[in-house]
Amino acid sequence: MSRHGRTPYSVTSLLDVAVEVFNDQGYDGTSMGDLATALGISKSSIYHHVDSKTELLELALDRALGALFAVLDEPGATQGSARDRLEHVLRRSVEVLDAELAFVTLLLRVRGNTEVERAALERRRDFDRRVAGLVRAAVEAGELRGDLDPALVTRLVFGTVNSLVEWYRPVGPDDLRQVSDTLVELVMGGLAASGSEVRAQGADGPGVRAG
Amino acid sequence: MSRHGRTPYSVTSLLDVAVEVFNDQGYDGTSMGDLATALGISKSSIYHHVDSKTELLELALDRALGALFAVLDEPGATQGSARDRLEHVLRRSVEVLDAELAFVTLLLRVRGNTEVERAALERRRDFDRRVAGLVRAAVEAGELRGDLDPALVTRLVFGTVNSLVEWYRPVGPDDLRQVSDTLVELVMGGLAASGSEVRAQGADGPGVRAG
DNA sequence: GTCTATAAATTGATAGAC
DNA sequence: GTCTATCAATTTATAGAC
Repeated sequence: MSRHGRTPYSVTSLLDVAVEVFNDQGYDGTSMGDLATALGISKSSIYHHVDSKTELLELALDRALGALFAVLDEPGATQGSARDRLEHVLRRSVEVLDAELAFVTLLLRVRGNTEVERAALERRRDFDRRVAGLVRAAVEAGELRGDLDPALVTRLVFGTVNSLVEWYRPVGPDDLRQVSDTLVELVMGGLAASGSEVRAQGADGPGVRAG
Repeated sequence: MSRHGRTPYSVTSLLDVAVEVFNDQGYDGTSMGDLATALGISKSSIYHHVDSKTELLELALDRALGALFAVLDEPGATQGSARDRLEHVLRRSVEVLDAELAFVTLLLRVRGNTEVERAALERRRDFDRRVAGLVRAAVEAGELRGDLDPALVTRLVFGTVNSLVEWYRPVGPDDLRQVSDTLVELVMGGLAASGSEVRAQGADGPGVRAG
């Protein structure tokens, strides 16, 4: 404890608080004054730890991106059948989202308004491209159905994963497992009762541009 | 044309431009000056059409919510089997998202920071509850598999739908159809090649709290 | 590592002319 | 319906003491 009666902040512990506030109020909706209040220190004290509000964002986004990319280099993502590798990345992405929920939430809300945000968006696109490659490989290996466009399927599936940040708040030790199991079941097996056919027509067609 | 050389704005046409800018830069990240620049008029001219920046947000959110709730009252959502009603709501939600993309995008990014935003979030929760009721009814009728939690499935499926706003930008007339077909196929039938089993374990367990 | 005080710029909104 | 000019409040960031 310092003589001010509280454990002094490190960049890391300060960032934990800041990211929570950013997620609550939005990055743009959060002033340095808001952060100071949440931290219980003065505005100018924040500048002892970081140079700017932007640097806080950059540190937070780096942490989220680092955790996500690490998944792609795990043995489970580089060895085995394409389908098993895809399922590994799916499941581990949900786990990273659970372990770094606030940081990933912030990452997924970035809009590309500043240079830092654009750099983060570009790294996210890299991640998506690598996952799309896995889906394509699994389709080509006959391990996933071949009548759906791999790029579109990748977007939809990771849209499902990413949407977790909008509501997932783990309370019990089994919550993560229930969510990742249900998500994998849904993505792989679908929702229809076994025996009932799916009536939608084939979905091959022209590509759809992602903005 | 007015004597200033441009068709004068109505509240509606002004709102169209404003919502685009809000989505580009974020609502909080957009100043009235930014809007004035995008509109090609002065800041104070905006105040001739609306009383405040907040009113612009409120009008936009009302439009998105109105379009979504209208789907729930369509014949296809109130008649027929629970599964058909669910599929109707799914497909039509994607169509509303396509038709009102900018407005729905703005709605889905609302964080609940102000009274207007909190009211919009509450109406969104109403929508989710009504859809969850459809899923539950379909499960109870044996029209959807019964081993997945209906509330969790609803969140995941509408997470998939809502994630479309992050990348869906229709260019051709068939884009909407490809996306809604693929989405329904994926949700109902899953990704696994027919004949290959899904290996994830059962997903029943304790509930997960939504924040 | 934290503080008070303050600078310089930007913000949402208003007044009043045309 | 739009403009210029302006206000009061807030914003990010800095200076300098302890």
